[in-house]
Amino acid sequence: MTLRADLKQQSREKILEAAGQRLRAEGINGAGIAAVMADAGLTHGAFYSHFKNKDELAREALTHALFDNRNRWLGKKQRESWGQRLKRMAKRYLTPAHRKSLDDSCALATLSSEAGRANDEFRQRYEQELLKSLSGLCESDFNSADKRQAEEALAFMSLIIGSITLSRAVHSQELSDRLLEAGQAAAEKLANNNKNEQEE
Amino acid sequence: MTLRADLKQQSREKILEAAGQRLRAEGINGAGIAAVMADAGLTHGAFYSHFKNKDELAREALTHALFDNRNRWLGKKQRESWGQRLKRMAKRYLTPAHRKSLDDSCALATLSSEAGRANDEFRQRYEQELLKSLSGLCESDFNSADKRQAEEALAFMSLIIGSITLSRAVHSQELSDRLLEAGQAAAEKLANNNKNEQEE
DNA sequence: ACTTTAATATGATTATTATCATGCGAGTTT
DNA sequence: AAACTCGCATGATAATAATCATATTAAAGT
Repeated sequence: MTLRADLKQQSREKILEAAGQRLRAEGINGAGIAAVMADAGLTHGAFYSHFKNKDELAREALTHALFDNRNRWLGKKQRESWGQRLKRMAKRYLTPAHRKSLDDSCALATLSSEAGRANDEFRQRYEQELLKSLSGLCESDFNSADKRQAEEALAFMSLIIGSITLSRAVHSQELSDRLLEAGQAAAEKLANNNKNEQEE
Repeated sequence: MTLRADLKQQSREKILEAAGQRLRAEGINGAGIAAVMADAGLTHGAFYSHFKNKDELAREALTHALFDNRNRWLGKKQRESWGQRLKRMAKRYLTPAHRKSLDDSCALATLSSEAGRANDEFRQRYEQELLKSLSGLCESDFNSADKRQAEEALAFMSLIIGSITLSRAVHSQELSDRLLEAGQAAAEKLANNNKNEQEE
């Protein structure tokens, strides 16, 4: 039971990859089964030997879409102040390139408002993924981070997700660019200078 | 041509009201014509004597949904520092009540991520509405606001829209509450204390 | 009063989509 | 090698939804 299982695993990967792209580019509704399967080089009938239904696919695709990408935004942890860290992350996240490449972007942002209307299972998964990102952001784990830093991390995520989302929602490029820049400028301000960070 | 036109106007209002609610509660796709018309007490056939198509309805419903509500969040302009103003607005916007009442909430937030995938016309309208809100937020008009305040206003909108959106997207109430509180706490920090606001 | 107009209702059409049923054929097992 | 499994393809089904065609009826114009 090797070749067979391996091929199936490969198919599953392809489906998840395709679903992850559709999910981000067209939303939960846009990630239709037939379209996803076609992208994956398969036909719709094969779907149900991989996933129970569309909802399950959406959840798995969400996780899959965030798996690689998280590190792309977070990068390696460096020795830097908390404020510098927030600034650096925002600079990396709030770029025209990220704004543009919808199907390869941060799924937490592209699905943010839809997630609020999704069912419990999906929101549970969304939360789980958000917590992973928060842990990557904080100096320690999110749960064990000090209270103040955890709070600032939450506001930071809201800020950058809000910024990139709005930058996509508007029509004029000028306003869109300003939203990205404003988000970057604001990010640093969120850090409380209470600890060891008076390095102006 | 009075009674007739008046009745039609009333119907249009009812349709827009219903569409505005569906739009916010279920998204652009969720605001189906049959459902909206039923909510409005009409049948689907009557739709096309009011609107060209579903897209036009979505745009008009967006504007309609924001017309009353904007003042609900902005309130009267008071004599207060810019920082205080941001704090007060955030406190008003980031509440459990607002989070919960989806169909009566701020449409800029509920549609934020979907708008990024919408067509040009819709994004244009979204931008127009966002600008109106920004003008209500700034001390003067958004366009004539000083550069720094305008930038802070943009970040502020990103922050509060991101906060309420994420608070809806997660599953646990505890995390959701923390997101609202973190957004409130962060709002004040965005204001630059350069002018006349050292009132701590 | 009679005709015309137009808002609404009913019904039809077409497209899309999720899911299921069935069959095939390449691996896998015995 | 024969029997069997199961991933995949094809086709069917049923539900939903946007849009259009036609009918009805009450208001508006003459």
